Amino acid sequence: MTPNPKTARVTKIPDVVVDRLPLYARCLALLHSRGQEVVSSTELAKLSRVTPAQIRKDLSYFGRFGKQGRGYNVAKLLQELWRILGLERQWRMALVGVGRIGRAILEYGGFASQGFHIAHAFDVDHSVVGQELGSVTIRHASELEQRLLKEPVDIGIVAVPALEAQTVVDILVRCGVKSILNYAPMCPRRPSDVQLRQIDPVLALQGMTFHLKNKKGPTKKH
Amino acid sequence: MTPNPKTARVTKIPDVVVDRLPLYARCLALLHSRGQEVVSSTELAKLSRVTPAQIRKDLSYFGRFGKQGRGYNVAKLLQELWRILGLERQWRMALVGVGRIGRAILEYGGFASQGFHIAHAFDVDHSVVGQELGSVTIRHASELEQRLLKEPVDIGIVAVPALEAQTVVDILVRCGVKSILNYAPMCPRRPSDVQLRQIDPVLALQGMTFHLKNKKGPTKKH
DNA sequence: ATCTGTGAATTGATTCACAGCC
DNA sequence: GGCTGTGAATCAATTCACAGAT
Repeated sequence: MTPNPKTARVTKIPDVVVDRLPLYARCLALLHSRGQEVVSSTELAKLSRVTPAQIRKDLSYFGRFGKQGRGYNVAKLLQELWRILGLERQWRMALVGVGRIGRAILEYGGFASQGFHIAHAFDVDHSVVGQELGSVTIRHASELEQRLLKEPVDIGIVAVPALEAQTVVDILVRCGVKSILNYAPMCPRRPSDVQLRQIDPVLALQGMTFHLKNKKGPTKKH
Repeated sequence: MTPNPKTARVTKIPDVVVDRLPLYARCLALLHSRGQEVVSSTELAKLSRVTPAQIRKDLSYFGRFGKQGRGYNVAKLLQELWRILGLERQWRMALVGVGRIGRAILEYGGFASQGFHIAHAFDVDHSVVGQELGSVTIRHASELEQRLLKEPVDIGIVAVPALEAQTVVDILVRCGVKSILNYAPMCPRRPSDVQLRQIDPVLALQGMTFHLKNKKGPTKKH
């Protein structure tokens, strides 16, 4: 747990920095698709809504990618970020829960196109088991553990009701999954070496109403 | 912009504090449904995965809700949080984009049950316009502005492709919408008084692969 | 004995500001 | 003249630690 100087090259990169890199990568991809070759931190700041100084400092954790007086080469920086984030390879995922959300995920092309491949899908509902959706055949949830041990994945997607989510997370963890994307409206227990990201639109809405509630709301008389 | 002592009762509550309140509320609701009457910051901490000191400090921005030596009355604190967050009333929302994600949102009961009512839904695709889904009839996107001016909403949900999202946000802003939940994978420009929350699973995944990439991944041979 | 509420201390993140390079 | 990379300075968030209440 103590930082090993042999391994820890740059002391330890704050999570909040890592979490901004994908955003930069997305902005760079946009610029790249437009054929732009060079970008300054100021310009990237306008696109990403992060300050120029923040961008430069974030990048400086990983190396020196820019040219003074000029800026960053778009293609080069994009590739570096992909390398840093581990986006050059494909990642295998298992989806658990094929209800409304799970189905939207399976049919959504946006994961696969970014290198996130859904390798398995599971549900408890026998009426959907056997169906082929997106790239996979839905299997019964009872096969989850066995199947993942034989054909492991890197990432688990949890899209089951809140009450079942903890059970699912426990199984995923037992199968060696180290990253979980959770759509269930609850915060599951897990070992500290397991990454977890929450997709929780209701919490997001509830955070916004606080700011809304004292305004002379747009809800005029109808 | 300078804090007006008449208005600003407590100087200004950090966003990061406000954003934790919904989580506390959810945990309290769970305890309440189990019939628990009193909870300590330590116990709430275990449920919410926030430290006890943090919880106490967060709550102290808004008042003194606990009893020393005893803890917090679950029902009372829950009600206070609802009041603070503005969750005692219903909120009206408009959904723009009824593709895969939009459809999942419309059919999802989780918004309505928390007081977030979808009052309108819009899409450009004539083949879905006129369909009745969830609680509403889908209308053509060209009617968006006119309709929102007549029957305003508090919150806009953007579930259109990235390229159209900015246009939609601009319209919503013109119609007086002050809070936007954005599912499009891009960060739209908007005035600073407009709240925006991003639902972006791909960014979440990309943030996790950074931590994954150096592990001897669970993806064993073949 | 237990647990809140809160200033003070600490830790962490962001911004500043400028030397150095193109 | 313009822009990066970065230590130093500032600002913000979290944790500590304890007085005071039950």
